[in-house]
Amino acid sequence: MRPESRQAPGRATPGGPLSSDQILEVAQRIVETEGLSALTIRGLAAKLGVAVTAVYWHVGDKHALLEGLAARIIDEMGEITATGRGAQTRVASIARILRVSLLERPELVALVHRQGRTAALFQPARKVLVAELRTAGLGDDQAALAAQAILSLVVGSVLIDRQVERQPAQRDDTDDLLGHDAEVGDVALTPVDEATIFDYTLDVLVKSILGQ
Amino acid sequence: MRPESRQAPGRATPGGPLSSDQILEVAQRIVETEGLSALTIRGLAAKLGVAVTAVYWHVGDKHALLEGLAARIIDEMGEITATGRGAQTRVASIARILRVSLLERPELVALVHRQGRTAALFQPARKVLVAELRTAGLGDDQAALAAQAILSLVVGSVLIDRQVERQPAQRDDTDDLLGHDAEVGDVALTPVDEATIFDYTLDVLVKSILGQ
DNA sequence: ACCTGAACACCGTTCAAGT
DNA sequence: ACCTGAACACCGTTCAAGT
Repeated sequence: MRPESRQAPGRATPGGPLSSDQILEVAQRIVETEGLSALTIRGLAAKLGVAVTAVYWHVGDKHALLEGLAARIIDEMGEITATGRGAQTRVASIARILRVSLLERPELVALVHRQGRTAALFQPARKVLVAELRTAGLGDDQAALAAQAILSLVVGSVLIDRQVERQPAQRDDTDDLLGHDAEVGDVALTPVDEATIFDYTLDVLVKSILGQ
Repeated sequence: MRPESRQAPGRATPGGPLSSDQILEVAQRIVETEGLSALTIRGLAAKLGVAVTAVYWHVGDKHALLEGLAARIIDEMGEITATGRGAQTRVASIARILRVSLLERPELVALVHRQGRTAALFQPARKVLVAELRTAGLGDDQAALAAQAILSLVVGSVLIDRQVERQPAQRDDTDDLLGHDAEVGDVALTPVDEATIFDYTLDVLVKSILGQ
């Protein structure tokens, strides 16, 4: 238990002093690995091998830490490129890629959302979406409106999807989904797959937007 | 500062012993008034004029408290009735009423969502939605699919709407919305109103569902 | 400029008691 | 059955210092 080694175990670059980038990096890893609730300044400082107050010096208080993390995550999510040929396919591909990339990082998306930065998180996708829609012949206002409609569909789908994951057996009330008597053996009660719903709705929406 | 009055100030019914209903009621008022982060077991006990451990005896730990609150809120939100005439109007009215009622209780919706009970919160709306769609002539599977599509649209719209409220001036990056040069004086950057987007998308979706 | 140590006010939770 | 008091381990945050 003697402090025989002066080098702290968690420090990334042992040479220079601590940087806010290092701190945010370790903080993000904590959120990804152990969840948002596991991110405490004290635990973060411990993992960095540093006193709590060092974190305060570099990134400020916990609110500032979360803001910095959100900005970092938004930056990392980066650009989205459409795939396929034809307006319908390309526009839908953007929405689908965005949805999958959000579903892959549930904890980070939750953090960004809690910080009220969801709009900023979607900004890159919105840009390519609008560009694609304008190429398809839509005017500026129509393109902006349609892009936002598609994005809100993605948001809804992602958030509902996570709900299903987190609460797998939510069958406390006996109301059935369709309003008529369910068979006794019918345990599943036609739980429509969220990806199917998303594809269906997206298809309908995009077709209508492109006037087909 | 003497304990001259034996009656605790926050107790609803001074007569009998404490009930979990009373506790949940006060807890809900705290969330509505001061926000979810202001809900602490210690503060709750203080407001009830009772020792912390009394809360534990009735409702269990904090997780159980939040579960109980979520169940209570879901129960309160209750039934939704369609208005107007014609399938298109009636189906859309359900979605619109649901959206408004969710937007009126942002803190409670956030709590339910954090507890992973969003699906249960939407169950009453889903039932009337499916009933209306079946009246309009849709089959069971189609009705379930369409209802879920409409609900995910509501979810997305509500969550984005709250984002805009909470983060009013989010203009740190200079990227414009449409992908071309923005005028210098153009501060607004065509921020499409979320209610407009919702109405537009809902209209498109419902029309497509009803096959018009 | 960068970091430590100690302290403060607050949490959730539990245990042993009381009536 | 219902409630209290005291204690524990954990938070975020700040202040006065150190180099």
